[in-house]
Amino acid sequence: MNTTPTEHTIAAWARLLRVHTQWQERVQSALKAAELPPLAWYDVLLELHRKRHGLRQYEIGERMLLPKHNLSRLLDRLEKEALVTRRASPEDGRGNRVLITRSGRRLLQRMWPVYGRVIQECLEQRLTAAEVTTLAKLLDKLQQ
Amino acid sequence: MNTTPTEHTIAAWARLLRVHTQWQERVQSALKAAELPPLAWYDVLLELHRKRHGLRQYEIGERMLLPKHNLSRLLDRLEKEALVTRRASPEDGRGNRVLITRSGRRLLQRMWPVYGRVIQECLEQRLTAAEVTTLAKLLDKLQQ
DNA sequence: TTGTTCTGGTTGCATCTGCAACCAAATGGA
DNA sequence: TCCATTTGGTTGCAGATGCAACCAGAACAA
Repeated sequence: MNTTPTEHTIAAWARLLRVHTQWQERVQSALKAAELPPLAWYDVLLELHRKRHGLRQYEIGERMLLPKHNLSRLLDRLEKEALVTRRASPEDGRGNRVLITRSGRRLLQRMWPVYGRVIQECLEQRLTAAEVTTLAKLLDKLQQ
Repeated sequence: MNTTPTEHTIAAWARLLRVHTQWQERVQSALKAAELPPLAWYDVLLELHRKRHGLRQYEIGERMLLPKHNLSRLLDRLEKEALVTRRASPEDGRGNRVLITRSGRRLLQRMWPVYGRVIQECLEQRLTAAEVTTLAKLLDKLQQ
């Protein structure tokens, strides 16, 4: 194997990084403009919203690729705003089960339009449907 | 226009975010394992390496999509390690011109193999050359 | 010229992240 | 059983980031 990536590889790499920061910036500033909390809150709430019986902290961490100590404090903030609740886990005495609250769901509903709009502007409106599919397939091969 | 992105769009969006965090994690941990500084240092040094006469701070900021206050302190750290120097800009009394030092270039050379290797593992080895090109083209359409 | 506005850069403060140490419960031998 | 190891989660501290305020020089208008 060659010792260094090809020029094309480097170009693709760099562009992905750049696109990501641009997206990130667009999302966060749109949320802020709407006086909504940061994107990470949305991600947690969405994961929880899908699971009627909540999730263990480590499960959220795995899904979000977030280190546990980081997640622990993120949940502190969410809990302080009464968007989630932590209750002792029945199946494991160490852990706890995290549930979304009613106002957590409400916040989710308020955030989605803002977030979704940015997704449309940054992605959907710039590619054809076929291109989006191709992109998704390629990114899928890069995962994990 | 519809009020919410299609499912495919959302899938592509989510995958890009995920791929990005995975890459980020891989790079940073590889650098750390090799006792090298974080990726941002590499980016700054690389930009400077390309310009014989250095760059203004705001130019670096534009290229890296980094807010100025953030860059200001990043350069503080680099300067403290003698990897760059700031000198008063001749063309603008407010600003300064940032130059890479000799040991800055040396560091760049030590970081590249580690970084490049991750790029190969995460991207080059997972896609064919044609796929890489397709990906780069699609990402290019998403830029700016 | 003079005053206003804009731009490049820095700094103080609050928030967030990463790291390492820690605690307690669970797991897995011997 | 008992002890060592692993796992889920929290916390203290240091480093990094975001935000707003600030300063000085540049640009521009009257």
